[in-house]
Amino acid sequence: MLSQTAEYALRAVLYLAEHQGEHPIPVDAIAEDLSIPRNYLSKILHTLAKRDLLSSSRGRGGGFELTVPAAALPLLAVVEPFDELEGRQQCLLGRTRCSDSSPCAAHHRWKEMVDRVTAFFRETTVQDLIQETRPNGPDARRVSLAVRP
Amino acid sequence: MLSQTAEYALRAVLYLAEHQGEHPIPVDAIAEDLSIPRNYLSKILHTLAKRDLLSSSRGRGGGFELTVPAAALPLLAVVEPFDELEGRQQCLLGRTRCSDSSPCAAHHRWKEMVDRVTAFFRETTVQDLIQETRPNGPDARRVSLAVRP
DNA sequence: CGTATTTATCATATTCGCATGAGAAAATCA
DNA sequence: TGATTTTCTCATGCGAATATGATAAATACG
Repeated sequence: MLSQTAEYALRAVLYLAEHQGEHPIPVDAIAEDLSIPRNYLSKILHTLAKRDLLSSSRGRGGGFELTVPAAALPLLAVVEPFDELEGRQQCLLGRTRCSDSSPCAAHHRWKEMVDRVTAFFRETTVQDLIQETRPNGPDARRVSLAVRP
Repeated sequence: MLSQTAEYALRAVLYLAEHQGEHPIPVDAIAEDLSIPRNYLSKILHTLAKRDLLSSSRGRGGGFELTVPAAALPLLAVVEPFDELEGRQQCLLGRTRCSDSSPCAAHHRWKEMVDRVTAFFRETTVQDLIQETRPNGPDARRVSLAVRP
């Protein structure tokens, strides 16, 4: 669904959101923790910085930071620089006609789903995702108990 | 959404369905009409023939034919040999956990859409698509009239 | 039989996403 | 200033999807 690149971007942004407030985080740390190729990630984050989603700073104590609260950051903004999601081919068959004037039933059903997917990326925020990611929840202990006979 | 290859396959099968009954159709005709690279398409159709969706015959008067009525041919069957649709990554972030045991809200919403997409391919038939494709509809004339001043 | 038609198959080219490596540029700190 | 840390940038490599070209194998037809 997402390209490798966009997935890296999303995971890295999630990581930044989880560590928000703790001063900038260098690429090395993110790359190591998430097992993403370092230089490749560097370029990805640079791209996001150019879009002003992140701020970057060099030298000691430097790294990347979110410029926006996670709750105000839709997934679409993170993914869009890499995977064109909105302008995507509407027709399954790649034909240009069959879009508006002669819309087939299948086309309608298809378009409905495409719209649904882009709506998901537009309306889900980074915050929505990190809340679930670390639910070190009330049952962390219960699990280990359950495992023992 | 679909790979180029799968899209070619789908368009070619649609073409065959539209011309069903008119004896086998050679690759050349399909390739030319649909602007698909000839030899590439040849391989694609061969793959579909191996799956028994099409029958192929060589020599004069040969070509490819559907072996199944279009109404009994789900899009999934056409697309599956090229794009693995059903076994696809479930989690947006590519992590293996976060799937069943600790399912996040986003994951649920996401999975719902993935399921919807595969259902579309499973339940929509080739027939469903060709009915709309050539609606030489009641307003074919009305258009040309509207154009003139 | 020989020729034309058509699929089947192989070898190779092109393109692009993904990845690596090395160094330049900027910032910090002693 | 010089050393270190970090981003920035360029050059290159690699593999898979996409595409091309040439030839073999099968079939039909005169």
